Amino acid sequence: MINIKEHENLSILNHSCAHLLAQAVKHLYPQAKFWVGPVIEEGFYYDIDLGEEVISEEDLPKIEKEMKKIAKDGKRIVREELTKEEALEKFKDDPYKIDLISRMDEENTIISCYSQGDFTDLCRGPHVDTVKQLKYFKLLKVSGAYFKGDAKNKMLQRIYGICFENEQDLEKHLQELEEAKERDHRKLGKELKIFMTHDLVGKGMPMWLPNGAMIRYELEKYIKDKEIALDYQHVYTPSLGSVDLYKTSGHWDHYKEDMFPKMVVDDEEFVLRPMNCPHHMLIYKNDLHSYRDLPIRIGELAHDFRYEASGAVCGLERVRCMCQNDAHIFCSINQVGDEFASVVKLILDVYKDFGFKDYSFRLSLRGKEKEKYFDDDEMWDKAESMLRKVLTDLGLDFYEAEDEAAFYGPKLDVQVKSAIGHDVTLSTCQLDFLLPERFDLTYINEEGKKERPVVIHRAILGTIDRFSAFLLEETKGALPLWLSPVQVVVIPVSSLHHESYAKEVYEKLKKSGIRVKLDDRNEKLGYRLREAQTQKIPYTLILGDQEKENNTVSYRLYSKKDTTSCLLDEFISRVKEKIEKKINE
RNA sequence: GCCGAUUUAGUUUAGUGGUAAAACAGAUCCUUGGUAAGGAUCAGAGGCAAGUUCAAUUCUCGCAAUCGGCACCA
Repeated sequence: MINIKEHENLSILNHSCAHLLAQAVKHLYPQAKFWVGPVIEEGFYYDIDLGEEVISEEDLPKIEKEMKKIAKDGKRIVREELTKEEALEKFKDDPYKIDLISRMDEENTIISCYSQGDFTDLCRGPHVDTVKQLKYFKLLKVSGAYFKGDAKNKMLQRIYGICFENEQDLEKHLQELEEAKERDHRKLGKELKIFMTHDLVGKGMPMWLPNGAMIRYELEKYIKDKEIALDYQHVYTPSLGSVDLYKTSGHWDHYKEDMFPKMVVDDEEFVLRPMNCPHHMLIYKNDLHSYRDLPIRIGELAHDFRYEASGAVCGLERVRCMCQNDAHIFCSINQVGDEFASVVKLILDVYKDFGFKDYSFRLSLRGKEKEKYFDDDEMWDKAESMLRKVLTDLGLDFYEAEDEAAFYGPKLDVQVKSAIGHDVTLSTCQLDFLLPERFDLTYINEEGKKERPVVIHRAILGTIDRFSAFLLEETKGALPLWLSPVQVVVIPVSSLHHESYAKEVYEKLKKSGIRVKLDDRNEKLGYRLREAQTQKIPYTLILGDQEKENNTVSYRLYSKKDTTSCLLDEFISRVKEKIEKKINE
C-alpha cells in the first residue's frame, strides 16, 4: 500500500486537502477550532475541537460535499509571512494556534500562514496553488484523539482522509483497503475455523479451534526444536507468582495496573503472571554458576496474562491471555555481542523459513519521562550504546525510536504491519542490567570472584498468538504445507468408490503421518472440490476408477487448475518430503 | 480506559412498534456424479438486563461483546 509521506507531490496534495477539510468543517460547524492537520502514511488527518458537537461517520459525506464545493470555486492558496508578534495578534482568538505559536522558540522566527478564500491557517507549507487541484479525495474515518497525544488532556475529534492526483489512484487505494479487510486474520480465522471468542469467556481471550491448535502445535514444535539445537534449555514454570516475586523484579511498581488483580488466599497474595522473567531469574539462581557455564539460555513457551486496555484488544494480535516464545540468556558482558548476534541470526533464519520480507528493525531507546524507566542514567547509557554498537557491528539496517524501551533496558524490536495497518512488534531482543541486580544473580569468574551476569530477554515468534495472526495475513490463509491443519483432502469421484480405494488411500496417508481428510459426502465432485479450495487445503486428491485400476492418485494443488497423476507411493513420499523440508510444491 | 459506531439462525446479510425474510452451512430424501455450488423437504435467530408502551427485535437507559481510531503495549 502506498505511503503518502514518501511522495513529495502527494504529501503536498494531502496537506492541502487537510486545509480544505478544515475549511469545510468551519463552514458547517462555525464554532470549530483547529489543532493540527498533518500528513501521515495513509493520507492526512485534522484534529478539531467542535465544542459539544459530535461528528460521526454519517457526517463525512456532508463534509466531503462541502469540500468539493469549495474546491470547485477554485480559490487560490496564498502564503503570508508574519513575525511572531503579528501571528499572535492575527490568531489571538484561537487558543490552539496561540499554543502553537508560543511554542516556536526564537523571537524573530518568520511564521507563515496560508489563506484560501474565507479560511486562513497557520502552516509551514508548502501547498498546491489552488484548491481546484484537490479533486480526488475521500474522508475515511473519524475518531477521538487526545489533545497533544496525552490521555490526561481533553479529546479532540480527528477526521482522516486521503487525496490522490487522479481518479484511478484513488480507486486503486480504496480497493486495496477492501482487499486488506479480506486478509484480516480475524476474518480468515473465522472462515478457516482457526479461533473463536465468546463473551462468556471474556474479552481478549480467544479459544483455539482444532485447526488453529494444529497450527500452533507445529509452530511450537518448530521453534522449540530450533532453540534446543542452539543449546537453549526449556523449562516449565507456573502461570502464577506471588506478588513479592514481582515486587522483587520491579514489575509490580511499573505494571500493577496492567496486571489482573491480585488473588488473596489465606495470607498469601498471587497474581497471574504478566511475563516470565522473574521465574527464569530464580531458575538461574537455583545453581551456582561458573563463567565456564555461560551463556546459559533458559527458554519456555509460557502463558502470560495482561489486563490489556479494552480498546487495545484485537483478534489474536493483542490479547489478554497469550503464549510467549520466551527465553532469557544469562551471559558475561563480553558475550553480549555474540549472543545478540546469534539471536538476530535466529530471527532472520525464522523469517526466511516463513518467507517474511516486509519487516524492519527498531532500536527502542528510553524516553524523557523519568518515572517510566528504571532510574540509573549510567546503566542506560551503557546499555544503549552497547546495543547500538552491536547492531552497527552486525551491519543491521535499523532505525532508532525514543520512548519505546522496556523499563529495565533498551531493546531491538522487529516491527511488521498487519493487514489493516497496525504497526506491531513481532520479535524482540532486550538488554537488561537491572534484573540481575534485583535478583542478585552471580557467577564465579576466572579469579574465583562473584560477578554479575547480563540478561538478554528475547522472543523470536514473539507471542504464538500474534505470530499466527501475522502468518495468516501474510499467507492470506493459504498456509504452507507443513503448517496446514489439513494437508490433503481425499475426494472419491462417487460413493461407489468410498469403501474401497479412497478409503485405502486415506488410511495409507494417515499412517504415513500426513494430515488427511476423507470427503466422502454424498455431494457432487465439483461441490467438494470447491470446498477444498475455499478451505485452502494444499492437496486435493481425486480418486475414481482410473486411479483405482492403476494404483495412482490424481491431485490438484491449492489455487491451481491442473491435475497431476502419479503412483500412490510416489505421492506419499513426495508429500512427506515437502513436509519434512517445510517447502511447498 | 477515552471518542464514535455496531450486535438478527452455525455464517453472511434483509426488514419491522403488532413476535422476522433470505442465501450459504446442517439434517432427511432423490441424484452415482471426473475438476469451484444438482434438486426437493425439514429444522434453526433479534447479546444480556431494565424502562416507556395495550404491544419492543425495533424507542430509551445500563451492562457485555465486536469494529474504527486515540491513549497504552514488560
